[in-house]
Amino acid sequence: MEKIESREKSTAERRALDSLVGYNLRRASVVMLNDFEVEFAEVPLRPTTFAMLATVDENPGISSADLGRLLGIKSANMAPLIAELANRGLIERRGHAEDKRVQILFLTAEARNAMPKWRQQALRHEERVLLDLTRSERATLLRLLRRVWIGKGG
Amino acid sequence: MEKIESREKSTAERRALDSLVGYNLRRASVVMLNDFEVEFAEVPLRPTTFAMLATVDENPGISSADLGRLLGIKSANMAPLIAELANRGLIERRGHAEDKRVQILFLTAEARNAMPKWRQQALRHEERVLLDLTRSERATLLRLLRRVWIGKGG
DNA sequence: TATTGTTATACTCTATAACTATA
DNA sequence: TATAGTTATAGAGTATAACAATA
Repeated sequence: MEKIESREKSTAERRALDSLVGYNLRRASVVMLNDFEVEFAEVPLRPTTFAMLATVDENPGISSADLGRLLGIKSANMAPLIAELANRGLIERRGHAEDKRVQILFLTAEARNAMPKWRQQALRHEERVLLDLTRSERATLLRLLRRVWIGKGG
Repeated sequence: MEKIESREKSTAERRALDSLVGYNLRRASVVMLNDFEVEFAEVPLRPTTFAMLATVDENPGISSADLGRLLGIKSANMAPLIAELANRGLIERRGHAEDKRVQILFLTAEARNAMPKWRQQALRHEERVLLDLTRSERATLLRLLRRVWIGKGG
């Protein structure tokens, strides 16, 4: 079937949404999420669980609460995520020596060994999506994005 | 209680995630979504429904299928959204003159009258979140974001 | 055969509320 | 009183599968 009329006018008539940062952020975010899934198709890691593992890897012994604060995840939502990664043998929970409320987190040997490969996959995924942007443009984009969210308790 | 050790090292040790565009996109997007909710607290519009109304306003007579394609929403997900806006008296569905499968969309008088105010609210919301960015920086951010998602079928 | 629009369904992310154990 | 962690629950966005009507 032929395109109907409204389709042809789209470019000229979408100005309002096009100039909204929030709308374009969401669209760009969806593209990144979709490609992340492609890259990690055989590895059962989502962006959130990858971010958790990477952060625990870089902060061994971090508490669940601090991990949640760093990543902007509420503690009620952290619990099942932590449990999932623990059940899958990727992170280990231990009690804090001084504060009995706190559980501190470590990667298992298996996860620690796999992290370099997973990090490379994440970089390959970013490289693929951002192919059209120069290094300088990517740095600019990163800097501006960080200024949007940093310090706003996302 | 005192901060535990891991918290203090965060700035130095979060390099990997900090340099991932996808992660920062998601964090920035969450900040925008949260502030959108604040701005539209008394108006029952979410980013998605606002985008739909704005697009129908600018493309009166657009079909559901084309609206979904423009906004990156699958037709299975469009159906309940369209139904919600129609039930609330904000959009009107009519049959297409030549193609009986197609339903074309229009804003009701009520929605058309309210759109200028809602658009202003959206701009006020963006202004508030992006206060720290200059006009030039906002334009750069918009341009780079569009280059991330345009043409990638988000 | 392909497209439009719909229903049903499932998963992820996010949110609030209520609870316990501890500080 | 406040914090850490958990459980239960709900809302929103996105996904696939299957379907009827039409092209």
